[in-house]
This record gives sequence, C-alpha cells and structure tokens, in this order.
Amino acid sequence: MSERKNLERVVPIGALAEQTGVKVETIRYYEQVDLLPPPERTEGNQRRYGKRHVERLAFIKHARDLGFSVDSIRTLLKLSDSPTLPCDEAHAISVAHLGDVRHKIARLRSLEKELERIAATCSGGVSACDCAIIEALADHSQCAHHESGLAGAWR
Amino acid sequence: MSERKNLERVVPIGALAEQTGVKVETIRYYEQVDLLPPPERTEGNQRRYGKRHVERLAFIKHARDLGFSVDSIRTLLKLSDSPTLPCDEAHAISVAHLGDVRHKIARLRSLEKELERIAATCSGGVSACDCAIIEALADHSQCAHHESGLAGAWR
DNA sequence: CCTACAAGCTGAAGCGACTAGAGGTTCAAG
DNA sequence: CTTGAACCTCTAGTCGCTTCAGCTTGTAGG
Repeated sequence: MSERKNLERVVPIGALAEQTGVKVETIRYYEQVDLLPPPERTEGNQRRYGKRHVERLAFIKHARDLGFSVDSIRTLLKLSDSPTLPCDEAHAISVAHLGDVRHKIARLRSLEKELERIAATCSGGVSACDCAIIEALADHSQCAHHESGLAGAWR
Repeated sequence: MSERKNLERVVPIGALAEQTGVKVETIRYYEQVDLLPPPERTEGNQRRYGKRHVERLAFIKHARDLGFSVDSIRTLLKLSDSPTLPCDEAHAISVAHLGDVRHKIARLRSLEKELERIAATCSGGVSACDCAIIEALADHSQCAHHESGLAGAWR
C-alpha cells in the first residue's frame, strides 16, 4: 500500500506533455541537455514521470516562456535545489534578463517605426511606385538609424 | 583606358566588409546561400567586388537589420531586379513583417512586466527571501498570462 | 490470449543565420 | 625576395528545438 502510493502519480511522457504544454520531443531534449533529470523507466524502457518532474518541467516551461536561456534555467534550477545560497544570483540573472528584454523592445520599436514609414510610402497602390519599398531598402540614407545600434536586434 | 575604368572600383572582400559593416564570413555565407551573386576573381582566386555588389550588400544589410528573413530578402531582390511587376508583393512582405514586429513588441512588453514583478519581489536584499524569484518561476499561477499567448515569443 | 495500433524508444539530421577554426595560398609593401 | 596580413576552402559548432526513420512497448477490443 505504501509502495503503491508512489506509483499512483506516475505518468508516461505523453501525459506529461499534455499537462505541461511541452512537446514530447522537447521533454526528451530537456533530459538530454540535463535540464530535466532522467525519470524511472518501465521494464520495457519507457519513461514514467512523477510529481517532482511535473513541477520541475512547469518551472522550466515558465522560465522559457519568459525568455530565459536554457543555461540560465540550469543555474536557476541549481539554486532552487540548494536551499542555502540562492537569491542574489537569481536576482542578478533576472535583472540582466530584464535589461535584455528592454533592449529588444527599444530596438523593435525603432524597427516598427521605420517599417511603418517604408510600408506607407507605397501603400498598396497598384501604380506610380516602382517601388518605394525597394528604394527605401536600397537607400540606407533615408532611414533614421543609419549605422547606429540597430544591427543585431534579432540575434 | 576604357577597360581600366571597370577595375578602378574593384575591391577585395575585406574592404567590402568595412564599407558595408557586414563581416567577411557573412559575405561569403551570403554568396553561398545565393543572396549575393558570385563576384569575379583574381588570378589567385580572390574575390573582387564592384559597385553593384556594394549596393546589393547594402540593401541586404539594411533589410536584415530590419529583421527581414533571408528568404524574404531573396524575394525582394528578385522583385528589385525585375523592373516590371514588383510593388504589391514587396508591400505585402513589408506589411506582414510589420505585423510580426508588432506582435513581438506586444509579447515582450508583457514579459517585461512580469520580469519586473518577479525581480521586484526580491530586490537584491540579502535576507528574508528564499527565494521569491524561484518561487515565482515555480508558481505559474501568480503570473498574468497563464497559458495565454506568451509561449513562442522567442522563436 | 491474440492482435492492432497508438504511443513510446533511439540516434541522427535539419533548421536559420551565422560564427569559428584549421590549414593552406595570395597579395602587396618594404 | 621576404614577410605577414589578408584571403581561400572546408568543416564543425552555436541555440533550441523539430523532424525523421526504423524500431519496440503498452493497452484495449474481440
């Protein structure tokens, strides 16, 4: 009876995928790159996950949704595993990431503006432009940012 | 004399890189993926670029800075090469891309908000949090977006 | 108990858009 | 003519998955 309790919550990978919204292949990938610890297996070598795995994967998913890199998540998980010493480092990671996000937003905003300008010059009309968009792209001098800090906004 | 004129503007790859702000390796990569046509070569097999290449690469760079995919750029270049028929398609590409950019901005803004919230709960203090950031990441229910449209903001 | 077939398994390759490195060749200044 | 920076090709690595091929296992119906 005490042993059966452990088994009750045990689910195969497909169920875990459904519960967490993470694809089956991605779960296997996370195991491969040491984000998710290897679960127990059935006699026939199939993965069976417990409650701990569900929680950990939910943590990972949430952090990925927030744009943390796999590497950052690995660190955060290490911190959450060791009850002492955390916090400062976790805070640093979050703050750094927030900086990244703000940077990206700023750059995307200026991209948005320039795209608006470019798209507006030739607003779908059929005639009389040959072709303002292509000209705008060819002629770097028209645009607001020139050489500035725009390159790399997407990497 | 008439022949020398052609050669005057001819530059090696390093100079092209400097002029356009595109790295040497990236230029070779663009050639490999058919964005930039293969230039003439010296006897010793080194690339020599002319004015046309400089312009085309500037176009590519600008479009990449604006976040257009290599594939979109290929289409845009095809359009700019054929003087008839362009415009509508170019406009469609730009508008679609503008939509993408706005989407990304919206999602990044909500990420920003949540990261602010998370980072603020444990604002670098040394004590008394163990650890709010990690808790926030573990506990999906605290956050604003739940299952919503946040996943995929980074892909 | 047997059979289908969905779901699981592994390992390798592919994606986009480069970047980096090894190991060799060429160009141009002194 | 020598030196060394710049160039060449080819291969592999990056990140975070996704897709595929070719199997094996688990389970529900008959």
